[in-house]
Order: sequence, then structure tokens, then C-alpha cells
Amino acid sequence: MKYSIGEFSKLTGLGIHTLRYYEQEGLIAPERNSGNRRCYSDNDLTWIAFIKRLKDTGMPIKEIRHYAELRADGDPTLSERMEMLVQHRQALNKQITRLQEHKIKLNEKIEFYRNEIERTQNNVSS
Amino acid sequence: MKYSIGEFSKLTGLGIHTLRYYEQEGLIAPERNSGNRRCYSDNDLTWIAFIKRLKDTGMPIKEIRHYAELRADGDPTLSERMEMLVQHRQALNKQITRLQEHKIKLNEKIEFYRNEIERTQNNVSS
DNA sequence: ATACAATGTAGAGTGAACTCTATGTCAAGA
DNA sequence: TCTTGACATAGAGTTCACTCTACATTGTAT
Repeated sequence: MKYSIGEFSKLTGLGIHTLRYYEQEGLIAPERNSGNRRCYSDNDLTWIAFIKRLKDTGMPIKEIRHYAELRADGDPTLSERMEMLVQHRQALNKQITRLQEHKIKLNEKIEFYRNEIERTQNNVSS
Repeated sequence: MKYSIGEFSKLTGLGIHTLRYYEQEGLIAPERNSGNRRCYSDNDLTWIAFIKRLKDTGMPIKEIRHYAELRADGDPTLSERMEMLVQHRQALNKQITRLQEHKIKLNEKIEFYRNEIERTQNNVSS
């Protein structure tokens, strides 16, 4: 299937301005039809899904562009791309670990608040 | 103990510009000494540590400011602050879940690459 | 007393990632 | 034919979170 930018925007949830911006930044290169209109494919759809994943895990646009450039060069860049993803996985693992530590501390803080609130309420009623 | 902004910057790892910026944004309000110099306390130190935690888990500065304002109002705002933290914990849990999903997908992708690389290498040598 | 390093304020500049505006083109329906 | 709506480009504007600059003042070492 082929999609206009409007359709593709709805499918991806990305806003047509953002899609054009991503194209300008070299993240995606949709084909054009006779009238120079962007013509997105199902392949573009899965690619955008992966871009969103990379973004959501904190990869900056410049780095995603680099990945996109390698991708456009096909098989010869397979191992370099894998290397990028392995590096990124490591960063992601660190990020998850850090958030889990934060979660523990936040739970402690909330427990502390629970006790404080009880204490102040006791003071009021005594 | 009391710290000058330079000392405090080293203790927190935050840069004196950033510390002044945080003050301007209402995140922290250090005392001033006779000569109008900022005079950070150990209390400020633990507070900055908590701010860093909130930031690192994605809370925007505006929201941290709100928390700081409540904090400055003392005990009457305890439950409201706890409510904020409970909300934030929920967001954090979602974030962790999301990242773990991303991690799984990334692992799959890396596995896919491993196979692709092996395939292309076989093609070359055959 | 003097030099100089640290600090103060006010405001400008930066980089990332959008988001919007102005203006023009083009295909399809009334 | 005319109008309307989706699309095109180029470039400006926005938001966030710093980060830096210019210039004045203060604390400290010699």
C-alpha cells in the first residue's frame, strides 16, 4: 500500500510537519508520485516504528540519521549497524537500571511522606 | 556546613550557571551571607540530590518548581506533595515498562542482524 | 594597597526537536 | 469554471534546559 503524507501522519501519529522535518533531517526518504507528492510505503511504516523506538529510548536524531544512512547503503553496513544497536542496548540497560534505582528511592520517599502525614494528623487531634 | 556556589557546584556536579538558573526558576533558594553571596547548606545538598532524581526520571522543571513551592509551605502541603510523587511513580513505572519492551525488541533486532550478517558472509564465501 | 580570583546581576546565545506561517501548486467536486 | 482542500517549499518561531557573556562587586593573598 501507498500513503499520502496525511494518511501516513494518521497511521504513525506523527504530524505532517514532523514527517517533513524527519525527511529534511535524513531519517526517511519516501518516494514521490507524478505530482511530486510524498508516497509512503508499508516499508516506511515499519521504519518509522523503529525510529520511534530509537527516539523513545533516547537516541538523538543525528545518530538515527547516521543509522538511516548506513541502512540506505544496504548489506555492506550490516555489521556497523549491528554494532550501533549493541552499543545502544548497553545504554538502554544502564538507563533501565538507573530508573529502577530511582523507583526504589521514590518509594522510600513516599513511605516517608505517609508517616509524616500520619504524624502531623496525630498532632492535630491531640 | 555552608558552601559557596563554587564549592556547591563541585559537590553537586551542577555548574554554577545551572545553580543560578535553578534558583531563578524557583527550584532552590539558598541563603545569602553578608556580602550577598549564596550560602548553600547540607539541606540544600540533599534537596539538589532529589531534584536530580526527579529530573532524571523526566519531571520537567516547571513541575519541580511546583513541588518546591509546596515544600516551602511546609507541613500543610504534605499530602499534596505525596500525591505528586505517587503520580510521578506511576509515570516512572510506565516508563520502565516501556523501556523493557524496547529492550526486548532491540534484542530481537540484534538477533536478526546476527543472522543476516552470517547469511551474507556465507554468500560471499560460496 | 593592589592584584586577582570568585561571585553578583542581567540578559543574550545555544542546540535539540519540533511546530507553524507564508506562499504557491494541483487534482477533484459543485 | 471555480473553489476547496491536501500537498509542496522555505524559512521563521517556539519550548526546554541550559550555557555563556558583559560588566560590576567583593574576598583574599602578597
